[in-house]
Amino acid sequence: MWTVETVSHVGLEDLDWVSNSCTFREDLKTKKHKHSGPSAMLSLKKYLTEGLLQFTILLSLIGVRVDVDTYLTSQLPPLREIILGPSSAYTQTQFHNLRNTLDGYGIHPKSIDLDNYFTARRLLNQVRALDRFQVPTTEVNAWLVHRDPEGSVSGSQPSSGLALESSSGLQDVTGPDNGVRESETEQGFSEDLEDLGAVAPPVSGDLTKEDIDLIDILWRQDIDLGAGREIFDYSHRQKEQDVDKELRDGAEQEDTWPGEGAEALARNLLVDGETGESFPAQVPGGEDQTALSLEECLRLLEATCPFGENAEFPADISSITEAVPSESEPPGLQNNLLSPLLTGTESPFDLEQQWQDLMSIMEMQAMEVNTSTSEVLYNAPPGDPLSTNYSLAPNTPINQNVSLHQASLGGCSQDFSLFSPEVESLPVASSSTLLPLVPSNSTSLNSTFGSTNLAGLFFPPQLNGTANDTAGPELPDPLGGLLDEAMLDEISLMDLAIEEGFNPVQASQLEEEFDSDSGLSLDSSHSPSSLSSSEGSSSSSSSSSSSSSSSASSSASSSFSEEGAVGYSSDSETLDLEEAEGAVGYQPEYSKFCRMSYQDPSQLSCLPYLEHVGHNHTYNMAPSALDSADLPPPSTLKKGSKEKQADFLDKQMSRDEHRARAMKIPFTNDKIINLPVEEFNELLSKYQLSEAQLSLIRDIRRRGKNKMAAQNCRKRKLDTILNLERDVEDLQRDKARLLREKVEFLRSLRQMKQKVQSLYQEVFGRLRDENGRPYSPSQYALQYAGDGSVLLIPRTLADQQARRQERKPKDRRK
DNA sequence: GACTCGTGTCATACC
DNA sequence: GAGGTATGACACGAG
Repeated sequence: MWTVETVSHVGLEDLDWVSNSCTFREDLKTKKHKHSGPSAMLSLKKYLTEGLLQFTILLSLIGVRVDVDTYLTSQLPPLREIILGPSSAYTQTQFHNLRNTLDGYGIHPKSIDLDNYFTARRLLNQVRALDRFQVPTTEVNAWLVHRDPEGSVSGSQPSSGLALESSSGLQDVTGPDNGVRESETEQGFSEDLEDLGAVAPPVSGDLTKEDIDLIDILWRQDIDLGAGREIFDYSHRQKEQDVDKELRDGAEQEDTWPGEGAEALARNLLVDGETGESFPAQVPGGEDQTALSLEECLRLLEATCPFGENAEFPADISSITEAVPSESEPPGLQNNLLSPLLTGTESPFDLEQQWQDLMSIMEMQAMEVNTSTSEVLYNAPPGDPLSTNYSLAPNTPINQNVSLHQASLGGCSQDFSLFSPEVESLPVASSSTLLPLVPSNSTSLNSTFGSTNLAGLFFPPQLNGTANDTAGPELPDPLGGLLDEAMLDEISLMDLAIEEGFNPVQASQLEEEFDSDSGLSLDSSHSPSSLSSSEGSSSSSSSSSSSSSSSASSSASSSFSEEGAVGYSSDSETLDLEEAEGAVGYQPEYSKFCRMSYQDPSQLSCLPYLEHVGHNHTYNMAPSALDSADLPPPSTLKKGSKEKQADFLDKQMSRDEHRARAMKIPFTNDKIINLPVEEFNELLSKYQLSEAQLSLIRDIRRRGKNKMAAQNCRKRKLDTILNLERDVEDLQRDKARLLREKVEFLRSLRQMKQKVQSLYQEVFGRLRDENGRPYSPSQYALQYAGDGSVLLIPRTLADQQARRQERKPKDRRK
């Protein structure tokens, strides 16, 4: 249902097209009656153009919704089909949709408030875009401007109706972009509005004479911009395409936008050879390159729209990739074709960037990484010095020769952020352009940016050729070598943890946990074997019997190196007990705990980690002795506590103690073991000992010392393991930190390359030869000289130099 | 009953 | 060479 509301969407210019197209279609239908009844047809046209349509225009201007089809379907095909052909995908115009929104309605495109309005809209879009990945919407802008060679303006004046009827003199001149105009940024759009003199209907209901006059004047401005009749000729257009291919890059950057716009429109229009009137090309026809490309755009729209609307990835990515126009198409045309796919600030290059962003995100998702990770990864952080250092002063002069189309070039959308006062107004979405610079699909960027030595900074040489197409093999990312999958995994995980999955508190906790010496050692500290160092130290000060078990229990602690070696030490309590008991030799290592447990089992129960410490290494004792070593019943303890206790202690002695007792060694095993050699020798000299006694004493001393040594050895071994674990954790921490730093560096490097790329494109785009024509990126390239100057050299030379530079590192590696 | 762990002991190497 | 230390290997008990 084609309604006036829809008409109002496409604006007053579109209404011109409506009227013209309608006239043309009517001509087609009434052509057979043309000769028989020209007057009748003329009256019908006049009725349509001057009567109904203009009345509809007026109604639309005042916001009245009128269904035009209801007036026309009886005699004419639907206006939608008349205007747009079978494909009606190009009906909506974002700009006008915006104007029809609540906050956008009522703003005249010539109004000063329009900038504010678009600024507000842009900022709002930025805010809304913060939490999602932006994908171009499917809205298509159609800008059509009627132009009359005689200077008469159609629409509001009766003469326009006559002009419409004049088949020879009538020329339909659209806006700059062949009727399917890209959805530009609101900012750029407002500028374009002013530049193009495009007029949108004043929406206020009071359409005064002054308003109509203003419209008239503005249309005259459009007409004054003038376009030749020949540009609408299809054959002429075909001839031009060849020449265009060579001159496009330069011609588009020249200040010849009116011709360009008309030419662009001409590509989208077919000319009736008989009447000379132009009409929109039938998209499904496929004979027109533009129509084909538009179909591709449609496919691309269909492919990208679901993702943008429902956050779903296209089912077949390759289809989208194929849908992206290849470089084989004329860059200008390509831009024109790409542009409808873009919303907001997206230029063709932005689309490519977004596409790469999409691909990278998918890759990151494949690595279980959130998509926003890549956004964070590639988006310049606020206040990033890199993004600010490269910004030029707001008053940086802009070459007026830079054509409007250049502004629609991929890289130029970023250039605006660098060379225009719109730096601060660059939408956040454009930050997505800080994506991998290696384009999987060649776009106008390559055709204009081309292969240069400087370009080689950003693109592999294979891509720099202008003849490259999208079907080329995937080119290596110059940064790819720096980031292998494993690193990306770790980076991603870290970013995920740091930037995504954890809030600052959690991140700090994670960091603390990561920085702590816990981890595996935490378990050991909780293990019974990891008795506190105090326990170990206390045990070391205890008797030899206790030191064994206690030092063993403290072997897991990391304080070994601080405590030093564990040795036997005299335990006064034990010695006293031994002296009281008249025992000879040193106590078994576990006997102290065993006594403690027997004396007060609750003490041991309070120390569950000591449960398995007190081993009874009495396997050398006779089985009968072992049997008798069982716990005595409490009743027996009551009867003869001292005797029973002595028996119990006797049973708990080690075999060396038993041997010492059996051999009647006159001193304790503790002394035997722990006394220095000199004192030990003195001690031995004091007593008359047999060889068997001396041998036993030496064995006791040897075994005792070896036991301590074994304990220390195990302690050291465990401590070594713990230290190794700690070292591993430290190394992992360092590695993670280095990876984070590497990501930061890569991000900075990418940003710098982006800036250099923009600068390159800007500089190259401004260069003009002696004839004032821009240099072709396919033939020339910029190159940095050693002294810092920039030289314009032939591309072939630049490519050769680039190859040489590539070979040098390889040779060095060899 | 197999297994693990802690411990003591031996043999050996080294200082 | 003796003494001390370190360590691997083994055995044993306990869980």
